[in-house]
Amino acid sequence: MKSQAIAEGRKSSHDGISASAFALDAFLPYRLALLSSLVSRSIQKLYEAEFDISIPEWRLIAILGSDGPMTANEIRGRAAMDKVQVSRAAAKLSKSGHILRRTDPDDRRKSTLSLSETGQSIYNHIVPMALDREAFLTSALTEKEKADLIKLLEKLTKRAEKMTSKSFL
Amino acid sequence: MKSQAIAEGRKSSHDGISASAFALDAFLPYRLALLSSLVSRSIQKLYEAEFDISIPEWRLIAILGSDGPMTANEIRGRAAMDKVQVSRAAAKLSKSGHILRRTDPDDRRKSTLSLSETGQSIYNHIVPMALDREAFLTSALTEKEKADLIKLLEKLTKRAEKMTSKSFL
DNA sequence: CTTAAATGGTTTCAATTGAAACTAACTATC
DNA sequence: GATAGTTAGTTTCAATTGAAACCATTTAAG
Repeated sequence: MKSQAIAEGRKSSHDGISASAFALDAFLPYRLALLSSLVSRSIQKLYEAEFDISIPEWRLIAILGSDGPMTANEIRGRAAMDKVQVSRAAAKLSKSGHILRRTDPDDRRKSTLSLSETGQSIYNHIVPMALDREAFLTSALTEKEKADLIKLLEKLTKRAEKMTSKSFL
Repeated sequence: MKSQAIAEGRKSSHDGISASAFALDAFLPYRLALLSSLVSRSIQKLYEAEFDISIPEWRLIAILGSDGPMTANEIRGRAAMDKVQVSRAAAKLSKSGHILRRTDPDDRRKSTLSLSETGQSIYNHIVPMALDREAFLTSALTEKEKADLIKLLEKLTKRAEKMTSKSFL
């Protein structure tokens, strides 16, 4: 069956690769997904157990805590979340009293979100924990490796953004 | 408010860090989640458009195609999926006719899954596409950087596994 | 044998997510 | 100042996911 590739009508630049040689566990998207899901799950459980908040809620708290009050739309840009995610996270945080909304009198569609007392307290406690987790995660890396990692992730993210936008089919 | 840290009763090894200096977009778990979600979304849309399969289904096809027929439980180990995910993906692929199930006569709880004709055809077509995407993603990296990346991901994944298992709270 | 425990896999239920539709408020144009 | 088009944010609906309970079968223990 030496002409299976022809019979199957391939047209990729990887036509020549024997499909049987493919290894899922060496496939970068799979590795990234696996690593990311392990990390996220661990962090998510921590936040949930300690503060009863989800990851999207954590992102809002992190942004509002470090950059100060801003609107949902501004958060959307900074946290790479879509407006639905932001809206839902804000609704929960508002209900649980961790953020406050102040409608902008100049444009009543907008409202400025800010941390409440309890929100600020969560921020103060959660940031050191988050940093501890990150430190644990990277504790097997040298300083140079950490620097390399940041650079690599930056490059990959740029490519990934290109891949996502504009039909790439 | 110079003793806020004391007032807030911190106890982490990152106590000294000013919480306001925290930057979400420099936080590794966030970066990983962002990159992974961009990559996954892009690939997911490709698979969906071309073959009408989801990412979990793709994983089964990839494993069965490269490693040959095996049971759900064996797939679970190789693809880092839990048994529910495998069961659901197998159910869909079975319904769409891309895999076949053969109950093990020696242990009727198990069944061996294998690619059908159409499943094999999808495998043959999808692997080159997947590799193309991966190549695009890493095309901004030198060979050395690619090698570094693999090594880094491996180290991080090992740490992440430790972080997930065994209460780390 | 008979019961208890373990294993392979499926189902169920609630919570989360994604995409599209929607509402309200504002801006620009005529 | 009416109308059309934008923008900010919310809601809705279906699909996906996670966790626990469940079923069927096999293995182990008495």
